Amino acid sequence: MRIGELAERAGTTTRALRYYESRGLLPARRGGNGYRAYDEDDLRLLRQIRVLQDFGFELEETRPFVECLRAGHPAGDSCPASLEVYRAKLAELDAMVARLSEVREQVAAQLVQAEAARDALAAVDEEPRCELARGQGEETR
Amino acid sequence: MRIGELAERAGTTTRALRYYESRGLLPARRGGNGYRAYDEDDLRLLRQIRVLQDFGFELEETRPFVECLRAGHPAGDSCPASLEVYRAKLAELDAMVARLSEVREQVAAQLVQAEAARDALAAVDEEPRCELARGQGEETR
DNA sequence: GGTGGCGTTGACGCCGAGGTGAAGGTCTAG
DNA sequence: CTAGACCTTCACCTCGGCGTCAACGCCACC
Repeated sequence: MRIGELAERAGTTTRALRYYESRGLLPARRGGNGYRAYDEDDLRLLRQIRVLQDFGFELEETRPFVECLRAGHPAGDSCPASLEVYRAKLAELDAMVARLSEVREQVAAQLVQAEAARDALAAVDEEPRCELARGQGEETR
Repeated sequence: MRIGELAERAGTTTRALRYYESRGLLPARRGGNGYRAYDEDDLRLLRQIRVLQDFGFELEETRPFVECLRAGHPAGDSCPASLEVYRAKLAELDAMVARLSEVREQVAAQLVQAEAARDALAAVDEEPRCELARGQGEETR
């Protein structure tokens, strides 16, 4: 299998495959013409990389999984090093969710406050029809 | 006030200030010697930028707030454009939290499954002491 | 008048995961 | 024989928000 076919079957691009190779993640044998030659095992490794990438793992974080597969294990996450990456990623995801949630609440609070301030100003502009409020309304200008 | 003092008072760097100016976000007047000259209003603008940056807003997203302040409004979020940015950011944050939470659950599930598979293999390796289990244990190899 | 500490512009570096394009080699079908 | 579909390497571009020089100007103090 050549690079174009592998890329298509894994739903990625030839450029990505060459990049993975440059990172030492997915080395390729070469045919007599210099073309890269891949087999079904390479497809499995590549699919493992893609799944983790879709999860947001960095390329380096997929390395233990790839090496685990290459060592002959049935799954990329059969090795302790892969489990450690899972655990680290879980902690990282939890931290990110916590941080983003906190920011979300602060932004929401800012929005509520800013809208209240806007409405208060609008009320002051429209209020002066009322005889009692007029005096105070003018004073706040 | 010169650039170094402003940077220090806002807890940032001179490099950041020159960058903001290059983006047209925080233009500076110049003294006779070519030095940038800032006043207290600039400090307010800068603080607004910093707060939003700490929230994870992109520089471009802080622009409406800065222009709002420069237009003389009491707060950076007194203008409709700023409120729109708040709302867009809230939606963005919600989407990110949702996506990350989903990924978190998938990774957690993968971890649980991988640990179970590992434990199952370990059990097979240690089990054969039991007479009844030995026959089955050997077969699974 | 020299030294140190500010300021100035400009240009390149960084991070990750490739995209894009040039210039060329190879293979295959018509 | 030639078109075009594939492959090769090399090298620069992208995005955001600056960091880090380099080489120079300006100003105060001793």
